[in-house]
Amino acid sequence: MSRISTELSRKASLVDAAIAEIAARGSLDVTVGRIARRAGVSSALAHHYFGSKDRILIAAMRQILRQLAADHRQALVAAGTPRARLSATIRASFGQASFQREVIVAWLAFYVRAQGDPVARRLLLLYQARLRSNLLYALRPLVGSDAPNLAETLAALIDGHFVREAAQSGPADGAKLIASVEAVTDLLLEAYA
Amino acid sequence: MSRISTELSRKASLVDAAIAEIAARGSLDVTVGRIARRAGVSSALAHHYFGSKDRILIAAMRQILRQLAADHRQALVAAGTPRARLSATIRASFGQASFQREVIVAWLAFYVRAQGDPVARRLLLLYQARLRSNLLYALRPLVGSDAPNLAETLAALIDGHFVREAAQSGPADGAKLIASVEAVTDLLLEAYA
DNA sequence: GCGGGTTGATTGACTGGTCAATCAAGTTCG
DNA sequence: CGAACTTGATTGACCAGTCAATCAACCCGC
Repeated sequence: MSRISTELSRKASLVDAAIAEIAARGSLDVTVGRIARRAGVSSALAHHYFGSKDRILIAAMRQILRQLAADHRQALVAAGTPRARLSATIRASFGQASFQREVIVAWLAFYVRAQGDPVARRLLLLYQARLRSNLLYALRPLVGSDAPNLAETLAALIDGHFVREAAQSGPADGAKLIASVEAVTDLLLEAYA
Repeated sequence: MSRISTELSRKASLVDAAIAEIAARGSLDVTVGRIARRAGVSSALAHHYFGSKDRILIAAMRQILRQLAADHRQALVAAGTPRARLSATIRASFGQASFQREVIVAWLAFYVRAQGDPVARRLLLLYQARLRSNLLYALRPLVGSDAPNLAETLAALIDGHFVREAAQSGPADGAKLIASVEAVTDLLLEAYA
């Protein structure tokens, strides 16, 4: 194995292990030792690569948000009309890649961490700003000056379904939620158009 | 001071201190020592009364949910019509007593804890069931068989605004959110009636 | 092509600190 | 007095982070 890729692949598997461990434990209360063991390395190596536990956790958060962003981007490329952009954003939020228990639980845990960790807060606000921006861009041509209020409502609806899913026991059923949010969106557009 | 009431008042002030400490720290990662110090007693006393740290935290969660339930009950007594019941539920969710940073942050932290703690999960599901039941009871006369779907949507909207508030920096502005949710409710009712 | 030196990868053992929980002793009040 | 109350001190467990040492791959001058 080439030297250069060693560090990157080790870091990647440690981040994956961190996300898995967070999901398994249901909170950010995980130890470096457990993350490292899950990744098949020693805890010392995790420190060697990341410097501190916090950096591992932040890297995990970045990874999750990057995944969410990629999903959104991919869904948006095929959307021609503003209404289609709305659908794409909704579909991406509850899509298979993002809307799985592992990600939802970790996301929720980071929400709590953002209370006291400036870096986590910044990342979280970035996610919110991106979601809001996507919604606004699609809503503006449809409802004009009502766009900000509608964007706030849709964002809350999406986040609310997300967080409620975290409390359910069964597997996540994104399709049903997509249909529900789409229906509400249609009603809101009809009323504000 | 009477001996009998000593235990109750000590317990109450420890629970209050726990909630305050959770809010100050932004997570459930608090120590018995800090809770006890905030309440003006030794950590040993906290253990004496509650037996374990977990019991203190669960008591704090119960206290918060009890507060939420009391707010809802109080708002509902004056509601004569189904639509008024909906308004009461919305108003109670974002009312001053429930919708303050301290409670929101603690509530979010408990959401995470419910992932791994069966007792916390049970309490959280109780809250969700109560909210859902309130909404259903008010919606059934208004929209009939669409009530479950609408209840799910409104619950997600409420929880979503809650959780998004936790990420904001400024003080919580419940009035604006009440107006927003009320407007959406009117639209949904009009469409499904 | 090869041997010695350099560099990164990896580990086990250790440290310093924190914290929940316990205990035994002291205090207060009926 | 004696029972409930309260505390400081202690214990045992856990964990993040450090360190010295080993190991494997690559480089380079000969």
